[in-house]
Amino acid sequence: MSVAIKIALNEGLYIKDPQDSELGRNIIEHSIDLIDELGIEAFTFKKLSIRINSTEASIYRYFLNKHLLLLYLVNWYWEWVQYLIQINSRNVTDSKERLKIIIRSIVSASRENPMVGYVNESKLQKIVISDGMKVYHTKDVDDENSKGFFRSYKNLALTISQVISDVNPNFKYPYALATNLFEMANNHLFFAHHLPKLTDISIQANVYDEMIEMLEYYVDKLLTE
Amino acid sequence: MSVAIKIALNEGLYIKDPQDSELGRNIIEHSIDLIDELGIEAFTFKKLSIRINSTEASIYRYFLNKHLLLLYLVNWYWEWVQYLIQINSRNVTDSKERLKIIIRSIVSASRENPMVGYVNESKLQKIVISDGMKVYHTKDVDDENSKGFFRSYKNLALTISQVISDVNPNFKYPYALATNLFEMANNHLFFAHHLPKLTDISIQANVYDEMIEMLEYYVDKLLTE
DNA sequence: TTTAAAATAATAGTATTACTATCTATTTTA
DNA sequence: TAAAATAGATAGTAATACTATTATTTTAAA
Repeated sequence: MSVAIKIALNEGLYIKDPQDSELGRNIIEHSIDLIDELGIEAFTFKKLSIRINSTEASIYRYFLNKHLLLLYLVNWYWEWVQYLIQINSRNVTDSKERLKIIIRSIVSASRENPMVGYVNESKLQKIVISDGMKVYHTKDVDDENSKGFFRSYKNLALTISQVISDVNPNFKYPYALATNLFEMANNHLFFAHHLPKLTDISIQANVYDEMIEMLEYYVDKLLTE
Repeated sequence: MSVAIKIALNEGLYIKDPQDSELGRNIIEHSIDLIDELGIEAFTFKKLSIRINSTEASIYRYFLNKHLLLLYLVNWYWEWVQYLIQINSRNVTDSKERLKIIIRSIVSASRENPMVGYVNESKLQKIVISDGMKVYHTKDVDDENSKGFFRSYKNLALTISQVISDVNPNFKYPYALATNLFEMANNHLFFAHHLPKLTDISIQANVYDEMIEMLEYYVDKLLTE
Protein backbone atom coordinates (compact mmCIF):
# COMPACT_ATOMS: atom_id res chain seq x y z
CA MET A 1 0.00 0.00 0.00
CA SER A 2 1.45 3.33 -1.05
CA VAL A 3 0.93 6.47 0.97
CA ALA A 4 -0.84 8.93 -1.29
CA ILE A 5 -0.13 12.55 -0.44
CA LYS A 6 -2.96 14.76 -1.54
CA ILE A 7 -2.78 18.47 -2.04
CA ALA A 8 -5.97 20.25 -1.08
CA LEU A 9 -6.96 22.57 -3.90
CA ASN A 10 -10.16 24.51 -4.46
CA GLU A 11 -12.75 22.09 -5.83
CA GLY A 12 -14.01 24.55 -8.38
CA LEU A 13 -10.73 24.28 -10.24
CA TYR A 14 -11.54 20.87 -11.67
CA ILE A 15 -14.56 18.86 -12.70
CA LYS A 16 -13.22 15.56 -11.39
CA ASP A 17 -10.24 15.47 -9.02
CA PRO A 18 -7.21 14.50 -11.14
CA GLN A 19 -5.36 13.27 -8.06
CA ASP A 20 -7.83 10.40 -7.67
CA SER A 21 -7.15 8.46 -10.87
CA GLU A 22 -4.39 7.22 -13.09
CA LEU A 23 -5.63 9.26 -16.02
CA GLY A 24 -5.95 12.34 -13.85
CA ARG A 25 -2.38 12.06 -12.60
CA ASN A 26 -1.28 11.45 -16.17
CA ILE A 27 -2.98 14.66 -17.25
CA ILE A 28 -1.15 16.60 -14.52
CA GLU A 29 2.24 15.04 -15.23
CA HIS A 30 2.17 15.43 -18.99
CA SER A 31 0.43 18.78 -19.13
CA ILE A 32 3.38 20.13 -17.13
CA ASP A 33 5.79 18.64 -19.66
CA LEU A 34 3.83 19.87 -22.63
CA ILE A 35 3.14 23.41 -21.38
CA ASP A 36 6.82 23.68 -20.52
CA GLU A 37 7.71 22.60 -24.07
CA LEU A 38 5.12 24.57 -26.05
CA GLY A 39 4.10 27.44 -23.80
CA ILE A 40 0.49 27.86 -22.74
CA GLU A 41 -0.56 29.49 -26.04
CA ALA A 42 0.37 26.56 -28.27
CA PHE A 43 -0.68 23.94 -25.72
CA THR A 44 -4.02 22.23 -26.49
CA PHE A 45 -6.04 19.38 -25.00
CA LYS A 46 -5.79 17.67 -28.38
CA LYS A 47 -1.99 17.61 -28.25
CA LEU A 48 -2.05 16.48 -24.64
CA SER A 49 -4.47 13.66 -25.44
CA ILE A 50 -2.16 12.40 -28.16
CA ARG A 51 0.82 12.58 -25.80
CA ILE A 52 -0.90 10.47 -23.15
CA ASN A 53 -2.71 8.17 -25.59
CA SER A 54 -6.10 9.33 -24.51
CA THR A 55 -8.76 11.55 -26.03
CA GLU A 56 -9.76 15.20 -25.86
CA ALA A 57 -13.14 14.24 -24.45
CA SER A 58 -11.53 12.35 -21.59
CA ILE A 59 -9.45 15.36 -20.56
CA TYR A 60 -12.51 17.57 -20.71
CA ARG A 61 -14.01 15.36 -18.02
CA TYR A 62 -11.30 16.62 -15.66
CA PHE A 63 -10.90 20.26 -16.61
CA LEU A 64 -13.32 22.73 -18.12
CA ASN A 65 -10.63 24.20 -20.38
CA LYS A 66 -6.91 24.83 -20.55
CA HIS A 67 -7.17 28.04 -18.56
CA LEU A 68 -8.59 26.13 -15.59
CA LEU A 69 -5.93 23.46 -15.97
CA LEU A 70 -3.22 26.14 -15.86
CA LEU A 71 -4.90 27.73 -12.87
CA TYR A 72 -4.91 24.32 -11.17
CA LEU A 73 -1.18 23.91 -11.80
CA VAL A 74 -0.34 27.41 -10.60
CA ASN A 75 -2.41 26.86 -7.46
CA TRP A 76 -0.42 23.69 -6.92
CA TYR A 77 2.76 25.73 -7.12
CA TRP A 78 1.48 28.32 -4.65
CA GLU A 79 0.60 25.52 -2.23
CA TRP A 80 3.97 23.90 -2.78
CA VAL A 81 5.84 27.13 -1.90
CA GLN A 82 3.64 27.60 1.15
CA TYR A 83 4.47 24.03 2.18
CA LEU A 84 8.20 24.59 1.65
CA ILE A 85 8.12 27.69 3.81
CA GLN A 86 6.35 25.77 6.54
CA ILE A 87 8.71 22.82 6.68
CA ASN A 88 11.87 24.86 6.16
CA SER A 89 11.07 27.32 8.93
CA ARG A 90 9.65 24.73 11.31
CA ASN A 91 12.06 25.33 14.15
CA VAL A 92 13.04 28.89 13.33
CA THR A 93 11.86 31.55 15.73
CA ASP A 94 13.81 34.60 14.58
CA SER A 95 11.62 36.47 12.10
CA LYS A 96 14.56 37.85 10.11
CA GLU A 97 15.78 34.32 9.65
CA ARG A 98 12.28 33.21 8.67
CA LEU A 99 12.19 35.86 5.98
CA LYS A 100 15.45 34.60 4.56
CA ILE A 101 13.98 31.11 4.42
CA ILE A 102 10.93 32.49 2.64
CA ILE A 103 13.11 34.18 0.05
CA ARG A 104 15.05 30.99 -0.50
CA SER A 105 11.82 29.01 -0.85
CA ILE A 106 10.40 31.44 -3.39
CA VAL A 107 13.53 31.59 -5.52
CA SER A 108 14.62 27.99 -5.59
CA ALA A 109 11.46 26.06 -4.98
CA SER A 110 12.41 23.94 -7.95
CA ARG A 111 15.59 22.69 -6.29
CA GLU A 112 13.77 21.21 -3.31
CA ASN A 113 12.81 17.59 -2.96
CA PRO A 114 9.70 16.76 -4.93
CA MET A 115 6.54 16.11 -3.00
CA VAL A 116 4.67 13.76 -5.32
CA GLY A 117 6.02 11.65 -8.12
CA TYR A 118 3.88 12.88 -10.95
CA VAL A 119 4.63 16.61 -10.46
CA ASN A 120 7.94 17.88 -11.77
CA GLU A 121 8.37 20.95 -9.59
CA SER A 122 11.26 22.25 -11.62
CA LYS A 123 9.22 22.40 -14.82
CA LEU A 124 6.28 23.69 -12.86
CA GLN A 125 8.34 26.64 -11.65
CA LYS A 126 9.34 27.39 -15.25
CA ILE A 127 5.66 27.43 -16.19
CA VAL A 128 4.83 29.74 -13.29
CA ILE A 129 7.66 32.07 -14.31
CA SER A 130 6.57 32.18 -17.96
CA ASP A 131 2.79 31.97 -17.70
CA GLY A 132 1.87 32.31 -14.03
CA MET A 133 0.56 35.85 -14.13
CA LYS A 134 -1.73 35.00 -17.04
CA VAL A 135 -4.06 33.15 -14.69
CA TYR A 136 -5.30 36.37 -13.13
CA HIS A 137 -4.78 38.81 -15.99
CA THR A 138 -8.10 37.96 -17.61
CA LYS A 139 -11.57 39.45 -17.88
CA ASP A 140 -12.81 36.75 -15.48
CA VAL A 141 -10.58 37.67 -12.51
CA ASP A 142 -13.36 39.05 -10.37
CA ASP A 143 -15.63 36.10 -11.00
CA GLU A 144 -12.88 33.56 -10.41
CA ASN A 145 -11.66 35.44 -7.37
CA SER A 146 -15.12 35.26 -5.84
CA LYS A 147 -14.97 31.49 -6.31
CA GLY A 148 -11.73 31.37 -4.32
CA PHE A 149 -9.50 30.38 -7.23
CA PHE A 150 -6.68 32.63 -6.00
CA ARG A 151 -6.94 31.72 -2.34
CA SER A 152 -3.62 29.84 -2.32
CA TYR A 153 -1.82 32.94 -3.56
CA LYS A 154 -3.56 35.12 -1.01
CA ASN A 155 -2.65 32.67 1.76
CA LEU A 156 0.95 32.72 0.64
CA ALA A 157 0.94 36.52 0.58
CA LEU A 158 -0.58 36.54 4.05
CA THR A 159 2.06 34.18 5.43
CA ILE A 160 4.87 36.29 4.00
CA SER A 161 3.30 39.58 5.07
CA GLN A 162 3.04 38.37 8.66
CA VAL A 163 6.74 37.64 8.82
CA ILE A 164 7.44 41.03 7.24
CA SER A 165 5.34 42.68 9.94
CA ASP A 166 7.16 40.65 12.58
CA VAL A 167 10.46 41.98 11.34
CA ASN A 168 9.18 45.55 11.27
CA PRO A 169 5.70 46.25 12.65
CA ASN A 170 5.84 49.82 11.38
CA PHE A 171 6.38 48.91 7.75
CA LYS A 172 3.39 50.24 5.84
CA TYR A 173 3.32 47.83 2.88
CA PRO A 174 3.61 44.23 4.11
CA TYR A 175 1.23 42.76 1.51
CA ALA A 176 2.70 44.70 -1.37
CA LEU A 177 6.20 43.64 -0.38
CA ALA A 178 5.08 40.03 0.01
CA THR A 179 3.66 39.79 -3.50
CA ASN A 180 6.47 41.91 -4.85
CA LEU A 181 9.08 39.47 -3.54
CA PHE A 182 7.27 36.60 -5.23
CA GLU A 183 6.74 38.44 -8.51
CA MET A 184 10.25 39.87 -8.55
CA ALA A 185 11.77 36.45 -8.09
CA ASN A 186 9.81 35.10 -11.05
CA ASN A 187 10.17 38.18 -13.22
CA HIS A 188 13.88 38.64 -12.86
CA LEU A 189 14.64 34.98 -13.37
CA PHE A 190 12.77 35.40 -16.66
CA PHE A 191 14.52 38.66 -17.52
CA ALA A 192 17.93 37.19 -16.75
CA HIS A 193 17.33 34.54 -19.40
CA HIS A 194 15.45 36.49 -22.04
CA LEU A 195 15.70 40.25 -21.55
CA PRO A 196 18.95 40.79 -19.64
CA LYS A 197 18.88 44.56 -20.22
CA LEU A 198 15.90 44.72 -17.87
CA THR A 199 17.72 43.34 -14.85
CA ASP A 200 21.01 43.26 -13.00
CA ILE A 201 20.85 39.53 -12.43
CA SER A 202 23.13 37.62 -14.78
CA ILE A 203 23.06 34.00 -15.82
CA GLN A 204 26.87 33.98 -15.87
CA ALA A 205 27.03 33.38 -12.14
CA ASN A 206 24.49 31.36 -10.19
CA VAL A 207 21.16 33.04 -10.98
CA TYR A 208 19.47 31.66 -7.88
CA ASP A 209 22.17 32.91 -5.54
CA GLU A 210 22.13 36.32 -7.16
CA MET A 211 18.35 36.49 -6.89
CA ILE A 212 18.47 35.53 -3.21
CA GLU A 213 21.14 38.16 -2.58
CA MET A 214 19.11 40.84 -4.29
CA LEU A 215 15.88 40.04 -2.49
CA GLU A 216 17.69 39.85 0.86
CA TYR A 217 19.23 43.23 0.15
CA TYR A 218 15.80 44.61 -0.71
CA VAL A 219 14.06 43.45 2.45
CA ASP A 220 16.98 44.44 4.61
CA LYS A 221 16.99 47.97 3.21
CA LEU A 222 13.22 48.32 3.32
CA LEU A 223 12.65 46.86 6.77
CA THR A 224 15.59 48.24 8.72
CA GLU A 225 14.70 51.51 10.38
CA MET B 1 -2.60 71.73 -43.04
CA SER B 2 -2.49 69.75 -39.83
CA VAL B 3 0.72 69.01 -38.01
CA ALA B 4 0.96 65.23 -37.77
CA ILE B 5 2.95 63.99 -34.83
CA LYS B 6 4.50 60.66 -35.56
CA ILE B 7 5.79 58.19 -33.00
CA ALA B 8 8.84 56.29 -34.17
CA LEU B 9 8.29 52.60 -33.54
CA ASN B 10 10.28 49.59 -34.71
CA GLU B 11 9.31 48.92 -38.31
CA GLY B 12 9.15 45.20 -37.79
CA LEU B 13 6.10 45.65 -35.59
CA TYR B 14 3.80 46.33 -38.52
CA ILE B 15 3.49 45.40 -42.17
CA LYS B 16 2.30 48.83 -43.25
CA ASP B 17 2.64 51.85 -40.96
CA PRO B 18 -0.80 52.43 -39.45
CA GLN B 19 0.04 56.05 -38.70
CA ASP B 20 0.14 56.84 -42.42
CA SER B 21 -3.47 56.19 -43.36
CA GLU B 22 -7.02 56.77 -42.22
CA LEU B 23 -7.67 53.02 -41.98
CA GLY B 24 -4.44 52.49 -40.06
CA ARG B 25 -5.32 55.15 -37.51
CA ASN B 26 -8.79 53.66 -37.26
CA ILE B 27 -7.30 50.28 -36.50
CA ILE B 28 -5.21 51.80 -33.69
CA GLU B 29 -8.03 53.83 -32.23
CA HIS B 30 -10.65 51.10 -32.23
CA SER B 31 -8.36 48.22 -31.32
CA ILE B 32 -7.61 50.13 -28.11
CA ASP B 33 -11.33 50.46 -27.43
CA LEU B 34 -12.06 46.84 -28.26
CA ILE B 35 -9.13 45.28 -26.37
CA ASP B 36 -10.09 47.43 -23.39
CA GLU B 37 -13.65 46.12 -23.64
CA LEU B 38 -13.00 42.45 -24.38
CA GLY B 39 -9.47 41.79 -23.13
CA ILE B 40 -6.81 40.53 -25.50
CA GLU B 41 -8.03 36.91 -25.38
CA ALA B 42 -11.51 37.58 -26.75
CA PHE B 43 -10.34 40.31 -29.13
CA THR B 44 -10.18 39.22 -32.80
CA PHE B 45 -9.47 40.95 -36.11
CA LYS B 46 -12.92 39.85 -37.24
CA LYS B 47 -14.61 41.73 -34.41
CA LEU B 48 -12.41 44.77 -35.01
CA SER B 49 -13.21 44.75 -38.73
CA ILE B 50 -16.93 44.78 -37.96
CA ARG B 51 -16.46 47.63 -35.48
CA ILE B 52 -14.66 49.80 -38.02
CA ASN B 53 -16.74 48.71 -41.04
CA SER B 54 -13.79 47.15 -42.77
CA THR B 55 -12.65 43.59 -43.38
CA GLU B 56 -10.34 41.12 -41.70
CA ALA B 57 -8.15 41.01 -44.80
CA SER B 58 -7.67 44.78 -44.68
CA ILE B 59 -6.46 44.66 -41.08
CA TYR B 60 -4.08 41.85 -41.93
CA ARG B 61 -2.43 44.23 -44.40
CA TYR B 62 -1.30 46.31 -41.39
CA PHE B 63 -0.49 43.72 -38.73
CA LEU B 64 0.67 40.13 -39.00
CA ASN B 65 -1.58 39.04 -36.12
CA LYS B 66 -3.13 40.30 -32.92
CA HIS B 67 -0.01 39.62 -30.89
CA LEU B 68 1.96 42.02 -33.06
CA LEU B 69 -0.82 44.58 -32.84
CA LEU B 70 -0.74 44.35 -29.04
CA LEU B 71 3.04 44.62 -29.10
CA TYR B 72 2.71 47.72 -31.26
CA LEU B 73 0.30 49.30 -28.76
CA VAL B 74 2.46 48.42 -25.76
CA ASN B 75 5.51 49.86 -27.51
CA TRP B 76 3.49 53.01 -28.07
CA TYR B 77 2.82 53.17 -24.34
CA TRP B 78 6.48 52.68 -23.47
CA GLU B 79 7.39 55.51 -25.85
CA TRP B 80 4.64 57.67 -24.42
CA VAL B 81 5.95 57.22 -20.84
CA GLN B 82 9.49 57.97 -22.02
CA TYR B 83 8.20 61.11 -23.69
CA LEU B 84 6.33 62.16 -20.55
CA ILE B 85 9.44 61.73 -18.45
CA GLN B 86 11.41 63.84 -20.91
CA ILE B 87 9.03 66.77 -21.04
CA ASN B 88 8.14 66.71 -17.35
CA SER B 89 11.74 66.71 -16.20
CA ARG B 90 12.97 69.17 -18.84
CA ASN B 91 14.27 71.82 -16.48
CA VAL B 92 14.88 69.64 -13.45
CA THR B 93 18.48 69.10 -12.47
CA ASP B 94 18.14 67.46 -9.05
CA SER B 95 18.18 63.70 -9.59
CA LYS B 96 15.94 62.94 -6.59
CA GLU B 97 13.38 65.30 -8.02
CA ARG B 98 13.76 63.66 -11.42
CA LEU B 99 13.04 60.27 -9.90
CA LYS B 100 9.85 61.62 -8.37
CA ILE B 101 8.79 62.88 -11.76
CA ILE B 102 9.53 59.47 -13.24
CA ILE B 103 7.35 57.79 -10.63
CA ARG B 104 4.54 60.20 -11.32
CA SER B 105 4.87 59.64 -15.06
CA ILE B 106 4.75 55.86 -14.67
CA VAL B 107 1.78 55.85 -12.34
CA SER B 108 -0.47 58.42 -13.88
CA ALA B 109 0.54 58.45 -17.52
CA SER B 110 -3.14 58.20 -18.35
CA ARG B 111 -3.95 61.52 -16.71
CA GLU B 112 -1.56 63.50 -18.87
CA ASN B 113 -2.56 65.42 -21.97
CA PRO B 114 -2.99 63.14 -24.94
CA MET B 115 -0.37 63.31 -27.65
CA VAL B 116 -2.36 62.29 -30.70
CA GLY B 117 -6.08 62.31 -31.22
CA TYR B 118 -6.61 58.70 -32.16
CA VAL B 119 -4.84 57.19 -29.13
CA ASN B 120 -6.78 57.13 -25.88
CA GLU B 121 -3.88 56.97 -23.43
CA SER B 122 -6.14 56.24 -20.50
CA LYS B 123 -7.52 53.07 -22.10
CA LEU B 124 -4.06 52.23 -23.37
CA GLN B 125 -2.74 52.27 -19.81
CA LYS B 126 -5.56 49.92 -18.75
CA ILE B 127 -4.52 47.55 -21.54
CA VAL B 128 -0.88 47.71 -20.48
CA ILE B 129 -1.86 47.00 -16.88
CA SER B 130 -4.03 44.02 -17.83
CA ASP B 131 -2.18 42.54 -20.79
CA GLY B 132 1.16 44.32 -21.05
CA MET B 133 3.38 41.55 -19.71
CA LYS B 134 1.85 39.06 -22.14
CA VAL B 135 3.84 40.62 -24.99
CA TYR B 136 7.10 39.18 -23.70
CA HIS B 137 5.85 36.10 -21.86
CA THR B 138 5.79 33.98 -25.00
CA LYS B 139 7.90 31.29 -26.65
CA ASP B 140 9.01 33.89 -29.23
CA VAL B 141 10.63 36.35 -26.79
CA ASP B 142 14.17 35.65 -27.85
CA ASP B 143 13.39 35.91 -31.53
CA GLU B 144 11.35 39.08 -31.10
CA ASN B 145 13.94 40.53 -28.77
CA SER B 146 16.60 40.04 -31.42
CA LYS B 147 14.41 42.02 -33.82
CA GLY B 148 14.35 44.91 -31.36
CA PHE B 149 10.66 44.61 -30.50
CA PHE B 150 11.31 45.44 -26.83
CA ARG B 151 13.74 48.27 -27.41
CA SER B 152 11.33 50.93 -26.17
CA TYR B 153 11.02 49.14 -22.85
CA LYS B 154 14.78 48.73 -22.58
CA ASN B 155 15.28 52.42 -23.36
CA LEU B 156 12.78 53.33 -20.69
CA ALA B 157 14.53 51.05 -18.19
CA LEU B 158 17.86 52.63 -19.14
CA THR B 159 16.55 56.17 -18.63
CA ILE B 160 15.16 55.30 -15.22
CA SER B 161 18.24 53.34 -14.16
CA GLN B 162 20.48 56.28 -14.96
CA VAL B 163 18.54 58.56 -12.67
CA ILE B 164 18.62 55.85 -9.99
CA SER B 165 22.40 55.68 -10.33
CA ASP B 166 22.58 59.48 -10.17
CA VAL B 167 20.74 59.42 -6.86
CA ASN B 168 22.96 56.68 -5.48
CA PRO B 169 25.96 55.55 -7.56
CA ASN B 170 26.61 52.65 -5.16
CA PHE B 171 23.20 51.04 -5.56
CA LYS B 172 23.78 47.61 -7.03
CA TYR B 173 20.47 47.03 -8.83
CA PRO B 174 19.56 50.10 -10.91
CA TYR B 175 18.03 48.14 -13.82
CA ALA B 176 16.09 45.78 -11.60
CA LEU B 177 14.71 48.70 -9.61
CA ALA B 178 13.83 50.57 -12.81
CA THR B 179 11.74 47.73 -14.22
CA ASN B 180 10.41 46.91 -10.79
CA LEU B 181 9.04 50.41 -10.37
CA PHE B 182 7.26 50.15 -13.70
CA GLU B 183 5.92 46.64 -13.06
CA MET B 184 4.91 47.43 -9.49
CA ALA B 185 2.94 50.47 -10.57
CA ASN B 186 1.01 48.37 -13.09
CA ASN B 187 0.66 45.30 -10.91
CA HIS B 188 -0.58 47.01 -7.80
CA LEU B 189 -3.03 49.18 -9.68
CA PHE B 190 -4.42 45.89 -10.99
CA PHE B 191 -4.36 44.24 -7.57
CA ALA B 192 -6.07 47.21 -5.93
CA HIS B 193 -9.00 46.75 -8.28
CA HIS B 194 -9.20 42.97 -8.55
CA LEU B 195 -7.19 41.20 -5.85
CA PRO B 196 -7.03 43.67 -2.96
CA LYS B 197 -5.66 41.05 -0.55
CA LEU B 198 -2.44 41.09 -2.56
CA THR B 199 -1.66 44.76 -1.96
CA ASP B 200 -1.84 47.58 0.56
CA ILE B 201 -3.09 50.05 -1.99
CA SER B 202 -6.81 50.71 -1.66
CA ILE B 203 -9.25 52.13 -4.16
CA GLN B 204 -11.08 53.89 -1.32
CA ALA B 205 -8.62 56.74 -1.38
CA ASN B 206 -6.93 58.04 -4.51
CA VAL B 207 -5.19 54.97 -5.95
CA TYR B 208 -2.74 57.03 -7.94
CA ASP B 209 -1.65 59.12 -4.98
CA GLU B 210 -1.23 56.02 -2.84
CA MET B 211 0.82 54.33 -5.56
CA ILE B 212 3.06 57.36 -5.89
CA GLU B 213 3.51 57.51 -2.14
CA MET B 214 4.44 53.83 -1.97
CA LEU B 215 6.93 53.98 -4.83
CA GLU B 216 8.51 57.14 -3.43
CA TYR B 217 8.84 55.41 -0.07
CA TYR B 218 10.44 52.41 -1.79
CA VAL B 219 13.09 54.37 -3.69
CA ASP B 220 13.81 56.60 -0.72
CA LYS B 221 14.40 53.59 1.53
CA LEU B 222 16.42 51.69 -1.06
CA LEU B 223 18.59 54.55 -2.26
CA THR B 224 19.35 56.41 0.96
CA GLU B 225 22.53 55.16 2.55
C1' DT C 1 -19.10 -14.65 -9.47
C1' DT C 2 -22.31 -11.83 -11.46
C1' DT C 3 -23.83 -7.59 -12.42
C1' DA C 4 -24.41 -2.82 -12.27
C1' DA C 5 -22.18 1.44 -12.16
C1' DA C 6 -18.54 4.29 -13.37
C1' DA C 7 -14.78 5.57 -16.19
C1' DT C 8 -12.63 5.78 -20.48
C1' DA C 9 -12.13 5.40 -25.48
C1' DA C 10 -13.71 6.09 -30.10
C1' DT C 11 -15.92 8.73 -33.20
C1' DA C 12 -18.32 12.49 -35.09
C1' DG C 13 -19.81 17.00 -35.39
C1' DT C 14 -20.14 22.40 -34.75
C1' DA C 15 -18.89 27.25 -34.30
C1' DT C 16 -15.15 30.16 -34.08
C1' DT C 17 -10.46 31.55 -34.90
C1' DA C 18 -6.60 32.65 -37.45
C1' DC C 19 -5.32 33.05 -41.17
C1' DT C 20 -4.47 33.06 -47.07
C1' DA C 21 -5.89 33.98 -51.69
C1' DT C 22 -8.06 36.27 -55.35
C1' DC C 23 -10.56 39.57 -57.67
C1' DT C 24 -12.72 44.10 -58.18
C1' DA C 25 -13.47 48.89 -57.18
C1' DT C 26 -11.65 53.14 -55.80
C1' DT C 27 -8.30 56.50 -54.76
C1' DT C 28 -3.70 58.53 -55.07
C1' DT C 29 0.41 59.80 -57.40
C1' DA C 30 3.48 60.53 -61.11
C1' DT D 1 -4.50 59.82 -67.76
C1' DA D 2 -2.27 55.63 -66.88
C1' DA D 3 -0.03 53.07 -63.37
C1' DA D 4 0.33 52.01 -58.80
C1' DA D 5 -1.26 51.57 -54.36
C1' DT D 6 -5.08 50.87 -51.27
C1' DA D 7 -9.23 49.01 -49.67
C1' DG D 8 -13.36 46.10 -50.00
C1' DA D 9 -15.78 41.80 -51.06
C1' DT D 10 -15.82 37.14 -51.08
C1' DA D 11 -14.29 32.53 -50.48
C1' DG D 12 -11.76 29.03 -48.56
C1' DT D 13 -8.68 26.16 -45.20
C1' DA D 14 -6.64 24.13 -41.11
C1' DA D 15 -6.73 24.31 -36.37
C1' DT D 16 -8.96 25.25 -32.01
C1' DA D 17 -12.24 24.70 -28.49
C1' DC D 18 -15.46 22.61 -27.51
C1' DT D 19 -20.24 19.05 -27.16
C1' DA D 20 -22.62 14.80 -27.90
C1' DT D 21 -23.21 9.90 -28.53
C1' DT D 22 -22.18 5.32 -28.31
C1' DA D 23 -19.16 1.43 -27.36
C1' DT D 24 -15.91 -0.79 -24.45
C1' DT D 25 -13.32 -1.58 -20.38
C1' DT D 26 -12.49 -1.31 -15.43
C1' DT D 27 -13.98 -1.37 -10.65
C1' DA D 28 -16.83 -2.17 -6.76
C1' DA D 29 -20.95 -4.08 -4.54
C1' DA D 30 -24.40 -7.73 -4.09
